[in-house]
Amino acid sequence: MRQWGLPQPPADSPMPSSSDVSPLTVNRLSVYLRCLRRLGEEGIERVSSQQLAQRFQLSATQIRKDLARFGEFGIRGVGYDVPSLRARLEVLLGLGRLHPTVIVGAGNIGTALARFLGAGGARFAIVGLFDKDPERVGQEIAGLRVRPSHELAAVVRREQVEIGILAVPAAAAQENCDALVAAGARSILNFAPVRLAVVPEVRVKTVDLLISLEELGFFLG
Amino acid sequence: MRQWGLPQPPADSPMPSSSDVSPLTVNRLSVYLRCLRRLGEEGIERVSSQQLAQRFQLSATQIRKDLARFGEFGIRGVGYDVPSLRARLEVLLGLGRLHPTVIVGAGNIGTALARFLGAGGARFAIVGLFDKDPERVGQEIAGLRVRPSHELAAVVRREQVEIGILAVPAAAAQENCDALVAAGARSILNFAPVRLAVVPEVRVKTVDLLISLEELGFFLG
DNA sequence: GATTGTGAATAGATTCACAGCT
DNA sequence: AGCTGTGAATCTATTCACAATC
Repeated sequence: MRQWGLPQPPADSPMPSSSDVSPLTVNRLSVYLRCLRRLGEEGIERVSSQQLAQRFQLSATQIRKDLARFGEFGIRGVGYDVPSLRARLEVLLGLGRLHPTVIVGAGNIGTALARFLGAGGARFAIVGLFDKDPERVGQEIAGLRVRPSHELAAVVRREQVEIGILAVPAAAAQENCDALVAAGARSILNFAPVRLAVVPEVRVKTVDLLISLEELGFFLG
Repeated sequence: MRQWGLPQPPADSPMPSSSDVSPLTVNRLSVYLRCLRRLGEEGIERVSSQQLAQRFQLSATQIRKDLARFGEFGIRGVGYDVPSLRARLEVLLGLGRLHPTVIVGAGNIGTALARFLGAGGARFAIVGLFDKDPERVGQEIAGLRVRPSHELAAVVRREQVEIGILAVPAAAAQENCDALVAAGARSILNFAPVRLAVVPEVRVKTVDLLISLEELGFFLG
């Protein structure tokens, strides 16, 4: 009988390098991880793609395809082991280690994020919270002292920051993005309503609230 | 010479009903609108798909395809008229009229949204901000008095609310979603990290910060 | 008997290449 | 000459259907 937990690469095809996996797939992996955590909390140890799909409104085939892309995670005729699959997804998603992260902009959104990420068991370590406004500098938010923006580059370099979260007004987004990238950040999570220009090695993910609302607006007619 | 601004349906194909347009396309329309507003502010009156694409890192062909889906918006050999195209996109995206909207949850994210939407020229009228916590009820945020959650259904019904924004903890999301839908909301913008179950007529858009971060984490390896 | 993993089939989205206006 | 609008071609993603496995 085969054991759980031993990474088992797929028969012949090579492990896909992260750059040839689509963001759509990655998002789904993230969703699956959520679902597995939930099942884990409920003490459920085994689950089939069918059950996962029904419970969380997903597609069973797609779950299997997505997972099979990265190895043989399940056992035929049986299903998936919840704890071990969860652990493997966490590693896959880079959650095995802490990612040093900074938040630029201590306004409403920046504050919300600092509290949200500071609290939970998130694997993203906030090592700096910055703002340009002297009023805000020095304030304490979620256990972090707000630092002046001119210290940004130094902190990013010193702490080997990987992810920069931009929660600044649209007009300031590109310049702060440039500063982050110049100092070594490799990923940007952008809440400003602008399309950022970056070199191709840097990955940008923009979360635009107005665009989300406008999408809903369209379908309301 | 043809005039700008007169809606001109495509030659033979019928105007697509909103339900057979993909959310991907709608998001891009929203992006185009952003870009046009920006150009408008700069006093630019005419633009070609090529120019738009270069300036905002989009695909010229895709811009044309997307726009052509809804009518003949440009003039061959010339390009697009910025103000009129902007106006037409606004109508298309349902921004011609105000959408009554409520925010459920007056924590960090709810507050950030209330301020953000209360301020700008957004076409989404926040007609209510709700929270369960008696501490928060009665507080004033962005000119709105926080109301107790038990008033939610009545307000949604009375104000004909179309969009409900869920900024509550994961555990409370589904029940509040159900309340919104039962009272008549047709679209939900969900910030809670759960997959909501709804009847098919209701459109849900989930914005999940952790999933966005995990996507970046994956590509960091 | 049940369920995974996967090649083949389908559906969907993007890009190409050019006809058709201005 | 320049640019839009669009059918055809390509690329990508999802679903089907079933062989392999437990």
